[in-house]
Amino acid sequence: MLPLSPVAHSRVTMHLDADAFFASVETAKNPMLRGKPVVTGSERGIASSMSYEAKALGITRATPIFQIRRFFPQVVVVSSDYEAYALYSKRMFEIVRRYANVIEEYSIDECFADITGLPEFDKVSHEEFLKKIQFDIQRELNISVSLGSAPTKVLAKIASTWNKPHGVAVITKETSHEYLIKTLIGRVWGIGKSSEKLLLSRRIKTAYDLALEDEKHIRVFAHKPLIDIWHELNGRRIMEIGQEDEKGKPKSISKTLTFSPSKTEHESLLMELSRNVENACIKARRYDVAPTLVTWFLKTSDFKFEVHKIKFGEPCNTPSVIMGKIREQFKTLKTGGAHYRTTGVTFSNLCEGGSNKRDLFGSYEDTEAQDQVFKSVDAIGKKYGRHTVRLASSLNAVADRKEIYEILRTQSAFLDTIKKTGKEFYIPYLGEVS
DNA sequence: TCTGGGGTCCTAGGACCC
DNA sequence: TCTGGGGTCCTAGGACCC
Repeated sequence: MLPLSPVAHSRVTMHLDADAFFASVETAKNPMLRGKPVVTGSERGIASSMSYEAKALGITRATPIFQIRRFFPQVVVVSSDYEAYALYSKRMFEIVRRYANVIEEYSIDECFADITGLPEFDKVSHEEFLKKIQFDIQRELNISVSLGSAPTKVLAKIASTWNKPHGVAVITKETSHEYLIKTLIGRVWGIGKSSEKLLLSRRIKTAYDLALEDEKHIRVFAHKPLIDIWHELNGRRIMEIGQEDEKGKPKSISKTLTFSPSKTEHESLLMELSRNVENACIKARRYDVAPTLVTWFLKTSDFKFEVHKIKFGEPCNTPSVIMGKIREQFKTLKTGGAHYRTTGVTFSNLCEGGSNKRDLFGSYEDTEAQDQVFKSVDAIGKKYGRHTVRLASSLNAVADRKEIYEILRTQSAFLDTIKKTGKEFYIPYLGEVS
């Protein structure tokens, strides 16, 4: 006799999306802002996030801050506070984890979770289950979120957007067509400009039109990502919930910065690059990874890229070593006085923990001492704020130089180690340490 | 739209090998 | 020297996302 299987639940995916997240956190931090139009991003000069009150005024992402100030003096404009956003994000996901154990933190304000069987376990409907999570987050964090559940990720995305803000929607295989008919093809997660154009040219205007396509036909014109979406719209799960398997280690790390006015002098461009390299290294050390491939680029004021690559035989996340190579390559650059607006650097082929391994001939001689120095730099950064100590080569690219003499006076061991590595750091009041 | 910053995944095509 | 066929690996670049 065949064993009776327990009730086979078809799997259910939940998607949570915070409403106007950055602006919401600002309001949660400062309840005086409740009910007021709030915009974040003043430090960038364009709006990053707007409260719903601000959206109602017609303010959209990337609206210049000076315009907002001029036309809407009642709007509260604040600068971004990423540390607070990260903290609220963490707490928000902790609340979700009370209800689900398989969760993917998709971005700072969004997550997916597998909630198969969970609502029944709690003896509530899916909708009530989502509302409970929403309620907890609202009560404990004063943050409004929208949630949706569905058989697949793509459908769950549609569900969470459905009644935004503070919405809840449950899509099942039986009801999905009602949602798909009303979803324009360009609004589907994963369909960008170019796929939208392709689909519209074939008279596929809604998610429903796409879902109805015949498999043989779709394979004629669609690439894999689009075919995956087609399956998901039909309730067939293709995209798994990412299980934070690698402990969230990044696959690449990049740091870029645009400045105005544009620059022509090599030294000052090198300082910008040095700053990028240094910041990328800080991040690499935080995740305990190191790249074997470093790509750096300059972007001219007419948006032309000049891209260069450096390959390391051994993973390397020592800023001075990387900058040394960049300087070498920089010399061969024929820039002819071009104006540059952006520099950037990307670390890729990241290796686990593999920083500063000596190669066979010990070519990174001072790695032992360097390791020590960076450990101290990170420790000081943790205690007194990032970027308290900088590479001397990034000096002029640093806007605010903190006065840390007092701090360092007590860190004489740190200074001793720095001395072993040569002229690498700039410390206010002491000047370059060599 | 005169264009910020940080990521991931997929594909085509070249290099190289048998 | 030209020919055939097949496989793997790497790279550049596109597309998309928040």
